[in-house]
Amino acid sequence: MATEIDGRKKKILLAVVQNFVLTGRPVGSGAVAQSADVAVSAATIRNELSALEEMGFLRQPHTSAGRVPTDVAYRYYVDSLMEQPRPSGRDAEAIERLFAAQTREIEGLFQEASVLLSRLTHTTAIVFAPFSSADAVRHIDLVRLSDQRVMLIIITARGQVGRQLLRLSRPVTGDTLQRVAAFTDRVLTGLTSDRIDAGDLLRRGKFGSAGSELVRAAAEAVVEYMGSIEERVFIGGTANIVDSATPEWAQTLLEAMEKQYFILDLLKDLLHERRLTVRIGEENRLRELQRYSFVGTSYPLGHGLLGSLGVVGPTSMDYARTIGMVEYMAENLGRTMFNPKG
Amino acid sequence: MATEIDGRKKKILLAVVQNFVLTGRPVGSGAVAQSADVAVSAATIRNELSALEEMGFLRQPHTSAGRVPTDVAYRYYVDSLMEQPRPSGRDAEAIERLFAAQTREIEGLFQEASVLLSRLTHTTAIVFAPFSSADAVRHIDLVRLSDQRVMLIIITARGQVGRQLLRLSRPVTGDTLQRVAAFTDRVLTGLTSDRIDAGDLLRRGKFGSAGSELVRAAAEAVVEYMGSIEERVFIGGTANIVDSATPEWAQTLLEAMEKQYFILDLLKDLLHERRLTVRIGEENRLRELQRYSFVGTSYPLGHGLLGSLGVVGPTSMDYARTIGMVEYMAENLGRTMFNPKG
DNA sequence: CATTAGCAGTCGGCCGGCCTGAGTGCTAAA
DNA sequence: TTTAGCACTCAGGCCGGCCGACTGCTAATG
Repeated sequence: MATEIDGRKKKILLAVVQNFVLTGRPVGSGAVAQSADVAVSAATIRNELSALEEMGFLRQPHTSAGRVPTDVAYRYYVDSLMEQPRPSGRDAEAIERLFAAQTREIEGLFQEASVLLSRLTHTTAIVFAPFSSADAVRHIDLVRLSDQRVMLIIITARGQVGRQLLRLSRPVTGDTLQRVAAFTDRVLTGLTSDRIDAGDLLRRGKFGSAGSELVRAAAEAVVEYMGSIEERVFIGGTANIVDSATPEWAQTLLEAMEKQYFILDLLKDLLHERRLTVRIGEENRLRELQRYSFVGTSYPLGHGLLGSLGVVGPTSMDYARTIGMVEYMAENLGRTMFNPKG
Repeated sequence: MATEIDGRKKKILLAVVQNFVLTGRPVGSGAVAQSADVAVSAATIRNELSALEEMGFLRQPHTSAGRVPTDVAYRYYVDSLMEQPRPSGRDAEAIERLFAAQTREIEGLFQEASVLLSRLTHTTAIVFAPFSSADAVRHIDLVRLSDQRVMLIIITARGQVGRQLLRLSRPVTGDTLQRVAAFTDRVLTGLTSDRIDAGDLLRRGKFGSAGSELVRAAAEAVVEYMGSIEERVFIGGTANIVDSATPEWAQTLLEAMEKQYFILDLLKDLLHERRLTVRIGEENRLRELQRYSFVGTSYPLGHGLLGSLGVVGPTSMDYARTIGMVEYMAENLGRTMFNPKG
């Protein structure tokens, strides 16, 4: 029993993986004999397949069926077998076109990036943009919604924007609102959240009882916002989940995708290192993902921050193509949001 | 052949609809005899069922099966048969809890509203918030991303916030950026988009070539943003699509849900009138929706604007419960975003 | 001694027939 | 007009047989 994986086994394994990715059906010795560039008979290939099965690379759905690659085989394929192409001309062009405009609305750009990536790879794409608000206040604004409702708008030094709804226990006049807005903007601008103190603010400005309540509420909302990390997630191509698995798995995954913690757990590892990550089947920590594969990487957002993006698809996806696409998208997105060289 | 729908037929039709909504399987004369409060035998009910079928309210999947309600039956049920309950204690409470907090991040509130609504109704919920930016500028800010990339932040008088990415053909210094930011903020504040003119701006402020380019780009981006309507859509419970239909329909609907125009077409009618709308099966204009039903209404956003929200579910949904839920959610959301009485 | 042809064996998928049970429509009596 | 009774229909589950794809084993081969 061969325990080393020699050249011929490599070729055969490669053929099995490629064939299965293409057709989705178990591949038999005959098919391998045709497609692999090894000049041996089907019988010999059967022996090799049998050996590869014993080594854990292949699996038979049932006795008289062909072979299906295991997670281990995909892992080996990704690490040692595949050649990774740059995205083809059309695909690269589609991505570049997305980033070509001179002026661009930010949310829309991220959303379209996720949709495009999903379409190009026939998977579900996730673009994750964490914006740390732990930063200095740059501008504060208050907008009146009704007598007792006020919207607070915060802009941070790095350009994050937050909107909080404030509810007051008594009505506040437009005049008071304006004075409080001007006051908080003047006093809080330049401060980081640890240096904001509602009590201190109330001592420095004099307002009526309604005004004071507003000052306090505003200060608290600012501190709350600055202490949080705004995490925007853009998901595209959820429909692709449905035909990559049985309805039950699809439903489980769809449900999970709506959960913040799930996306976080999926993408947070990537935020620490700028490196492509492939997690195949059971390599995924998240149970809902263990029937799928994940391909992701990170991209620079500026201010030393990293965002991350990736796709979720069937374990039998075309890894080479998908990886190329994910990397190219990350490159372009990073270059658009942040370009150290200008 | 009876062509009028008399009292007994009403009771029987009601029983069929309720039974089918509950079990999902065709209901036969026996089941109706048990559940409807009519004291007649199954044989009589068979005659009535047959009549109701001829009138277009019922359908037989095959000869020896029970009856299934048609879209017409659901329509009649919604219009004349059902009694609409207020949401039950627990459900009402769950909704109220969502709106209880004194301070609330706005995007998060909408997102959670859609998720909660979908969970309570076992459907897919959509919350649509159109924010018209056709308004006056309240504040302009410029944030430097890199030498040639700048983020423009606009706040409008109504509290809308837009972020646009500007790409410049030559580097701009931090100093110039600050001067341009202060200048545009001062000059543009209070203006509506029709009164903003890049050429005029350039005449009123003197900047180097890079600065001038920035002024022009900023002015154009402001005009562009103010001319657009920012439409935020929050979708919750997409997973519920999967088990309410076959995989193919589910996939089609999921795909459609990601399209902006689809959501728009679905919800824009509601923006003109404050009224509950129910569209059953083929009553829907959108082809992708003709196997589903839609229940939606609008809610006030303040400043005379209306938003809308609704759910998409199987035609055999529990209309009474769903309608109650949608209305209660709209009521609460409207009261939170905008309360004329304070 | 690796390779190969040949062959028997396995097993999923498909087709047709059979049976069951739920539910119908019709008819004749109340 | 209502009802009991009865013959009829048909989807769905079950069984058995056939087909075809593919395997593992064995014996022959260069």
